[in-house]
Amino acid sequence: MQKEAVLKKAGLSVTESRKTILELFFASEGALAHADIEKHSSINIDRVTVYRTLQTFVESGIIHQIPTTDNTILYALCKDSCEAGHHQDEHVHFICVSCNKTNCLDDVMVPMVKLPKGFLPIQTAMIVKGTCIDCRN
Amino acid sequence: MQKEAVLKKAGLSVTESRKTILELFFASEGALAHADIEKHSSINIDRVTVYRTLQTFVESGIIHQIPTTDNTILYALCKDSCEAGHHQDEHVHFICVSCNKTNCLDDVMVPMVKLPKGFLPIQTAMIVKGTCIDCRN
DNA sequence: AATGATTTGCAATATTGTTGCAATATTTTT
DNA sequence: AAAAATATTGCAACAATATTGCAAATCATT
Repeated sequence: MQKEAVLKKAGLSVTESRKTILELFFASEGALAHADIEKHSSINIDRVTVYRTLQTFVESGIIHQIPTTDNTILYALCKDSCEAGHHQDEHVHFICVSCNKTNCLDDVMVPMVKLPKGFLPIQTAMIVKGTCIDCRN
Repeated sequence: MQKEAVLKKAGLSVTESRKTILELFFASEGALAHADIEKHSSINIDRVTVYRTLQTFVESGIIHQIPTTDNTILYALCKDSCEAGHHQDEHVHFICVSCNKTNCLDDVMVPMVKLPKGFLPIQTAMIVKGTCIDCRN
């Protein structure tokens, strides 16, 4: 089973909660917020477990975080190529202002920028807001 | 007085709270979080007022928001060229992992990226984490 | 100075995030 | 396959953060 393989590969115990949450990510088109998961009708997992599962998944490189300006963090599945721990979000994230879904544009890499003297970059994030392909009428 | 001019230009009433908070932004090197303002020893403004002031400032184009992955939003002064409302963050933000200050790199523009067919960009944000010039060596 | 409009602070409430710990489930060892 | 060791879960309590209504205070306009 796909989910179990992902968990095992990450060195995590295979539990019901983790399989359920991972399933949600597989089934979801865009990124998910903590609230999306917690409020999802089909699951009945304690809030605390959701917090801890998301944190574990981030640390294991299964999902990554996407910063937003509305006091929530979004989470999305990582590509296989992602390495746990020292993870770099090198692809662009697109948030649709119409349907509100967040897409990982896996094929669009974050471009390098030339920083002023003395600034050393470690990680770069790029978030584009606009209208996604499904919402262009 | 500088502060009053900014407020008047934005069409806002000139109040003590607003002047104080604006002063903090002028005095601060980096961006500020709500908590930074609320906990600042020298001010004594109700939490609710801080929330409402920040929101008002964002809507008036006096400050802009910077998304982060730690469940806080940072706020920083806008350049004069910023227009209220339909505001575009077109400069890069730099968050130092050492001193934790956030700098607006006003001279570093967010580069254009080529999006997949059907995706229409409206606004783009770019956040670089790394070591700032004050924290090198 | 008086009026009207806006802003502030308080109180109450809602939402979101964290911690310790006992019970449960999973993995490993025998 | 059962026992021991390890890891995860859920509850409860708590802490921190955010929102709303409303009366009092402040600000802008006359």
